[in-house]
Amino acid sequence: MELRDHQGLTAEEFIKSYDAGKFERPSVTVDTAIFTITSDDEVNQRNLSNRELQVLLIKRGGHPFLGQWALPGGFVNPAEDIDQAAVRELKEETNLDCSYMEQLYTWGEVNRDPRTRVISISYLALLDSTKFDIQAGDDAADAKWYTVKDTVLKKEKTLTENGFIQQKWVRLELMSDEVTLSAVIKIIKIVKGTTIEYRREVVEQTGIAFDHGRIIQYSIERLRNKVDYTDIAFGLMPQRFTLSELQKVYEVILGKKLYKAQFRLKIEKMVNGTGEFQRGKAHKPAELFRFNPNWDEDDNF
Amino acid sequence: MELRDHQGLTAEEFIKSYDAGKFERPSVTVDTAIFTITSDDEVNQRNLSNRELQVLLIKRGGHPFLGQWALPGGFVNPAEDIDQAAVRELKEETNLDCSYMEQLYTWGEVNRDPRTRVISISYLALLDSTKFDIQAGDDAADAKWYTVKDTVLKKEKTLTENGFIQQKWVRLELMSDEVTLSAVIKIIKIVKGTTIEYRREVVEQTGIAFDHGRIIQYSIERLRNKVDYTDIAFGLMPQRFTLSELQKVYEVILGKKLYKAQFRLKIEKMVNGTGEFQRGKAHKPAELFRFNPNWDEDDNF
DNA sequence: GAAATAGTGTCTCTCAGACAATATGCA
DNA sequence: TGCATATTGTCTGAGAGACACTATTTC
Repeated sequence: MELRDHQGLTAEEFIKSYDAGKFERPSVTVDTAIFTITSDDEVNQRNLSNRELQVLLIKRGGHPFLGQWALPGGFVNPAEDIDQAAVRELKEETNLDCSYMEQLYTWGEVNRDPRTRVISISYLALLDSTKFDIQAGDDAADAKWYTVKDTVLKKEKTLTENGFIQQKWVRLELMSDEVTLSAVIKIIKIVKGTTIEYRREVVEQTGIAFDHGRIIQYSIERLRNKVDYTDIAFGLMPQRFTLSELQKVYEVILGKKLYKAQFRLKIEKMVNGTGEFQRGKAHKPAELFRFNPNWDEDDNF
Repeated sequence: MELRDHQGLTAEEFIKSYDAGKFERPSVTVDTAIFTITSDDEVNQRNLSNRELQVLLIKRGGHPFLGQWALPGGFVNPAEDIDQAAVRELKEETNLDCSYMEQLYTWGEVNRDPRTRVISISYLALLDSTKFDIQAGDDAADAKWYTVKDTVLKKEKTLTENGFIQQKWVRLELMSDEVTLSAVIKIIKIVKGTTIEYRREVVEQTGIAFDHGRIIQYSIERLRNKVDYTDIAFGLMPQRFTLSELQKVYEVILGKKLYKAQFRLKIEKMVNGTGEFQRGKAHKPAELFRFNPNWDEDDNF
């Protein structure tokens, strides 16, 4: 271990003399799109409760984007891992402990933040739908759940010399009891020879801060992709639930109706019956299930 | 647009007075795992050529990890997007233009770099197997292709109160004509209630710098996952190729044999025949195909 | 003709899509 | 009794897994 570099320094000497300030460094934030599903139970005795996918936003109390709505998040501290930073910011701003969290994507265009160069590491988080009480913290003037709706506005495919360009415009609508925020995101896929490239741009945005519209849109896409072949949806469920409730959650995420028989076969091995039954509803009582902690998505591990 | 914050500043005034230096910031690097597949054609007239998956590494010319091998990469400049930074570093260090590139994951543990706090945004890149001539650049003492082999050493599953912990040890071996580097990566999956968490740790590592062993291992996993349902494999193919060559590439990535008939059905719509045929081989000549640029993986767009 | 790979045919089994039939609690 | 949902059954077709057969080139 006595290797010396071209200046004759050993590794230890080098580290001691290393000046971290010699390069200009970007700021780094973590931003978390945390989702839950509304459960307006006990509202209706007869019908199945309506459910919606919701994302949590924080009203900005300072510049830039003062008064607009942003994902909970903030700057990474020097002494904490980035995953820890995401958990801490969420706790500070909303007092929530999520039931699932994964890193989503890192956004690093030069001008995505008007203050200075900011690279944002985004996270996708889920919350058990029975635990969604929020308390806005110090950093945030206000926190609120927004119902999410996304619609594909237009698709376009242009052939080029040795490939094609596909563009897709998606409208994202975020609705609370007070306001509706919206954004249009353009997703671009460029295929040139064997080179493939994806890009995601905010075309217009009202009421949403920074480039958080595209981060939310990308989160939804990830959620939708993963719900099929992982157990990610259980991050949105309470401890005990009926199969119809579970199916409804899948339907809300995927944005389409599923066939009951087929759905039950598919998730059969992921749940365990409890032997207990739902009561007080004006129809045949459904058995309560819980997540089967022994379920193994073989492929993924 | 005359909103004022609690200090009475407008957005414009705020931006002007913003001091980016008031928070301590981490360094940010981009690191790229670029893969290709060897093509030792014309070596054997009779048999199919042997193919291997290779990753490009750079020998470190300075501390830390002097003399060890690292992924090409470096610090992000203040005036460039992170994607651009990845392309630039690859060009500077190896003079390669890759045929596919996607962001992989961002690694942000506090002590992953002995110099200072460094967050690394990693990329997965692929290179057409006929264009893999490298020229080591200024920043790098040496660049070399390493044949990749990974083996699962052990799997363990421990039940806990309300879930389980799965651990998997993977040995990564990187072989060149001169040396063999190796690493053991521990992949941990923690399921607790509905909370799921993945972690990836370097258990031991010889000849590989930083935590690049786990980055390479994760890249391979991503490549393996995507090869099934995307056109990612074509990033490793030359313009024209036979279906057997393509199948061999799939087999090398997946690490298992595939059935010919079934493989051909699967990729039928992704390729176009050229009408031309391979010549000079001691067997029935194979038609040359090219990637069908109109192929559309419907789901992904 | 032998070696070696190219290219096609077919049988089975599983699983998703689609629809139908029966069961049960409460107003 | 009728509404609304729970739960189970079955038909069909697409596709993956597995194996086998024929074709064509060079040595």
